Amino acid sequence: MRINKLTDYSIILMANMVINSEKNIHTAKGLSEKTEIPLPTVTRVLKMLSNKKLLDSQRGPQGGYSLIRSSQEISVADVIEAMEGAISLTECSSDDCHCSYENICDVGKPWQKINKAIRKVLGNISLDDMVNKDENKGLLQLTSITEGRF
Amino acid sequence: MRINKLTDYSIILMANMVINSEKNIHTAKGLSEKTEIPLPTVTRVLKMLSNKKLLDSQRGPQGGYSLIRSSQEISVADVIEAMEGAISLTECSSDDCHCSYENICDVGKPWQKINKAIRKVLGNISLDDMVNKDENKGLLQLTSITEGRF
DNA sequence: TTATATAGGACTAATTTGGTCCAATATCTC
DNA sequence: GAGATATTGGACCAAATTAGTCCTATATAA
Repeated sequence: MRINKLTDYSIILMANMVINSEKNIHTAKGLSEKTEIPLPTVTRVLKMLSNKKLLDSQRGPQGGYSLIRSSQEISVADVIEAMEGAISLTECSSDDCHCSYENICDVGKPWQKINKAIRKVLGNISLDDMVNKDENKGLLQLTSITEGRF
Repeated sequence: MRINKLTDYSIILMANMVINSEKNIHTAKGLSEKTEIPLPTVTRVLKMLSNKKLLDSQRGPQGGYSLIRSSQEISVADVIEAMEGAISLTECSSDDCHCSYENICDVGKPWQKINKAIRKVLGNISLDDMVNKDENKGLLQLTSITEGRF
């Protein structure tokens, strides 16, 4: 039950862009040095995020990548979905599941609700939340879940 | 971001034990037939669940497996943890992370909170919730998350 | 024109996972 | 006590996924 390593890198890289937001454009090379993630891997991740429209890209000298929206408006769920597709703990939990077990499967519907809830949790955490040392909006909401008052 | 297939099977198998709770002991062979999961795989999963003390086992004729607690008292989180270890979306989010990126990693603490929240969500869903057609306790709580009133 | 940077895609190595099988042990029943 | 039934433990292989690298092409600023 892990996100892919490349997805993990995505969050780290985008968080790094937020931290160094005095620059508004960031090169793969620069991000690789900051994060110590190997350059070929960084370029691959950034390309994927750019394809999925979470990053803007600019070629040529002075080029690089930048967040397409503000760090408050990009959620962890957005990044996971960009890198891995729909958030779902089981293979068979899209709204219209037609796997071979369908007719004898009793747990499909509950899984759909679980996935929706987890999607919601991750959708409430922004890149900004991942970076700010202070407890802020998104993370405070998590606390209310953790303490069982939901 | 998927649970393992074997974990998926675990839930299906245990849910099946709940559905057929007129029996209080279930053989691997019987469960394999009911669920259409191949017998060698079923035996492997049940062995793991038994080792992790989620199932009781009884050898010999009339033997088989049974839930160690009531279906209301076994959560989806229990099953996932039994099969995969601690629930964590990232490799590096145990309380004391000492990975090589530690000193330059900014997102560790937020991940820990996210994991805790997800653990809580899954801990509130019981095997009983996975089986009952009617909306009941655990799943209703999910709805309150999904609708954003947490 | 040249240097810089992304774009696209192919390729390989490593790891994980799923699935199977076998020999051993326990236990119920006759 | 013999035999059938069922779990136990562990080894093993095949398949799939993932991570990581590399090369060539294209765009663009100076």
